[in-house]
Amino acid sequence: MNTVAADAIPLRKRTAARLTPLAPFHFEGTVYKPSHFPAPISAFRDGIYWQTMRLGDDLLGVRMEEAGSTHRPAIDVALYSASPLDQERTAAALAELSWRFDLAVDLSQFNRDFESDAVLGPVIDRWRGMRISASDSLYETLIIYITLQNATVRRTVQMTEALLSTYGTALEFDGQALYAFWKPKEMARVPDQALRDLKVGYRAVSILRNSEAFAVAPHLEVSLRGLPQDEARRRLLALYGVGPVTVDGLLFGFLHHFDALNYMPPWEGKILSRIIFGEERSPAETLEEITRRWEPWRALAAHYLFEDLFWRHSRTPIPWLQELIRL
DNA sequence: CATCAGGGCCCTG
DNA sequence: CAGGGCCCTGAT
Repeated sequence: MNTVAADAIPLRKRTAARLTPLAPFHFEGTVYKPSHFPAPISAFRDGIYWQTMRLGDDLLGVRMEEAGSTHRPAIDVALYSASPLDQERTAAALAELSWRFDLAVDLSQFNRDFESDAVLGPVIDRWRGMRISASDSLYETLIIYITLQNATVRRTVQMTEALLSTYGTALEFDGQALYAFWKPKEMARVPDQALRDLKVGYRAVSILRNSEAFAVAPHLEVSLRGLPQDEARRRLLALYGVGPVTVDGLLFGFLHHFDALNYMPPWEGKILSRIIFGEERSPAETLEEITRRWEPWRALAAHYLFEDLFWRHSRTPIPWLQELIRL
């Protein structure tokens, strides 16, 4: 993105590696989510995906490209860094990517159960092997969710760019200029008013309190990965500013709990009800129908429908969706 | 120009 | 557990 500062840190060292996802695997569907709002932390173009990544004290650039097929999947990975990566850090980065993009998950049950489903079947045909990806850390994902709360797309984009350009670190690698997030500890020291000046409003409190929480509990993220869903839900809800909508998003989007859809937000509800009923229905009714059809894969099913719709919209504009995105 | 509802959540009564 | 308040912005 050209909004990234010109004084970006160059990452000149390159380490090549290969990841082999469990088949079937859909590369583009996994790394590129057309429904996501644009943010200068990742990019996808001509089959190549780039993103930044914090790994301990290291700032990395990641480049991924498909090197296999749906049934014999492989990803060529290049890691960019300022100083050479040793074997240990390379392995840690690859393991982290494997987790975030859920490369080892077995979705065969989901595929089998619903490939003949009237609504979901054709979508699975198009996206077989697509993962729900979490390109960012839990802390970073939470920051994004906070900027989504009670805000329209335009405002979320504005808040994210303001935060990244002020507190992020611009990195330059493989011809890309992208921001890496700040560390929780750094953000925890920022005065409340400085954040409010970026027009994040009352979200400043959530950002600061969670930055503190993650600064003092660096292993929170990893510990949550191993917990049963209800336990992880309790721990996440204990974070300030995490309510029913955000917790669903984190449980599904970050921790890969495929049934974590217990509350239907208004905007998603409008879109999913148009897909499922062909008309707008109430969020409660829409969630009830999704539960009836696709439990215990509710969140994953909704994600497949959502991304498929936005992908089709990007090729042939869908007027009612265009109207909802503009909101 | 004023008012209002958003891609929620917290706090109070 | 219902309802008010919170930041900002574009729509009316």
